[in-house]
Amino acid sequence: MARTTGSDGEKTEAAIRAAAIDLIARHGFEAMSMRQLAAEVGVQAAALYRYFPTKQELLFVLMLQHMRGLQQASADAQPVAGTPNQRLRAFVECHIRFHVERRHSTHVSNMELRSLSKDNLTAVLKLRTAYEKQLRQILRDGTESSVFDVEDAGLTAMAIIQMITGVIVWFRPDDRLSVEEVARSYHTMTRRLVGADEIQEENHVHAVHELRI
Amino acid sequence: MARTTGSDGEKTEAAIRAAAIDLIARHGFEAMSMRQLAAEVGVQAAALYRYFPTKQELLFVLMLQHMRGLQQASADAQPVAGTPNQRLRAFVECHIRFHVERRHSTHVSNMELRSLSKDNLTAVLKLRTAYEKQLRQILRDGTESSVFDVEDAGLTAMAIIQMITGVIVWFRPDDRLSVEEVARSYHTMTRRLVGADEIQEENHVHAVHELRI
DNA sequence: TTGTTAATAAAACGAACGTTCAATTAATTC
DNA sequence: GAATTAATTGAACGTTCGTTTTATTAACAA
Repeated sequence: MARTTGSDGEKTEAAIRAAAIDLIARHGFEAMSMRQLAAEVGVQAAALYRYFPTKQELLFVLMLQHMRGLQQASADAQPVAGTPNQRLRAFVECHIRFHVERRHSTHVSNMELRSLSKDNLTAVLKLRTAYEKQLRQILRDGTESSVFDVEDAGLTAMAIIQMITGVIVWFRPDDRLSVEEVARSYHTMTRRLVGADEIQEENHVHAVHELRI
Repeated sequence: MARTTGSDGEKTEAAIRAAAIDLIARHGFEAMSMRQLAAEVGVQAAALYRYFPTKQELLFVLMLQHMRGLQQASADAQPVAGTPNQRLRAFVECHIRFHVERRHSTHVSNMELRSLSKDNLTAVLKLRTAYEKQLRQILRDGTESSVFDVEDAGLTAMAIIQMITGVIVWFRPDDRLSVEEVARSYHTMTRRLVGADEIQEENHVHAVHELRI
């Protein structure tokens, strides 16, 4: 046999990406074989190489896609000229929503960094660092204008990111809590963590809330 | 060749464990081959099977060792009849010290869960859950006696654990901050996160401090 | 309809994998 | 010093890996 009826390059590539994210998230990149991936897509292993030259390149593409999506979502969620409190809220809640909605993709991007080649790792880390820089800037701005009380912006940013990314470790879509409830809870904890001014905070929450609805 | 001069079973086993932790942490369990591990130890691959019947069993033993060490360290650090604030401080600082001092071992235990067989995973998760239960209890006790203000003890416990375990992702021993400084910073953030009473807290910090020196 | 291109199958490549087995030597015991 | 046990080697097992090559068919354009 050869080309099958109804075969379509775009659909096949999309199916490969989706199946790869699923398999890598569940079993790990090294543990997933190209034959296993091909079987999941419903195709022979050789067909995968029409779309991705190597297994390594496939992983790299998936991670780039994830990081760009995160950057985009974050940029879209940020208020144009928000206060530090508004920006922090937007960052935290967007981060949690994005990661919960793309659990598998997030798992791949967080757990498989060591499977990247040196150059590809550098490229992905560059995007990641740029993303994290946003949070550091929010913390610094808030501290400067005295709405936050943060000792070390770098350390605090890392602590917050670890905390809010960790949601995907325990959260399941059919949990007793909804994504929105979780996002709100984590935002509350984050606010406390940065020593956000309580009264000012309430105003900001409402302001942002109104903007969103 | 066969048995080498100066060969000693106990030393070889210890060397295998140490090398395995190092290699798995750096490259991942699936990516580490038994031949690679053997080479690191300075031995042939077949020799490994004198100490561990399978690669899977090796991983399992390493994780059990890690979890038991963590349980022990945590138990040793807990004050016999401490206040929630004292217990929280002991838990957080002990956790950070332990994880920073055993970065590689922690990496293995956190990242390679999916490489465990079903039964082995169950056993390791049981230990992990028991450990996390301690923190939930501290949060509940503190909330009950109104020294903490925690909405959801389960969710907050997970958030704290993710945050304080995340230290190993960015912390390096030769960093600008010492382990003790980091532990203190994270404890401060944790206190804020659980809404710990400020004045009472100061007293507790000093009390614990005096106990320790 | 014919020629071209896109998409895939089928088979094969050498290399590496976890693991086993028999042989061999060092250390220990009697 | 002989017998036994502990520790290890070296070679081999069958399997699976990522990848390449070649042939074959579907879809499409002229």
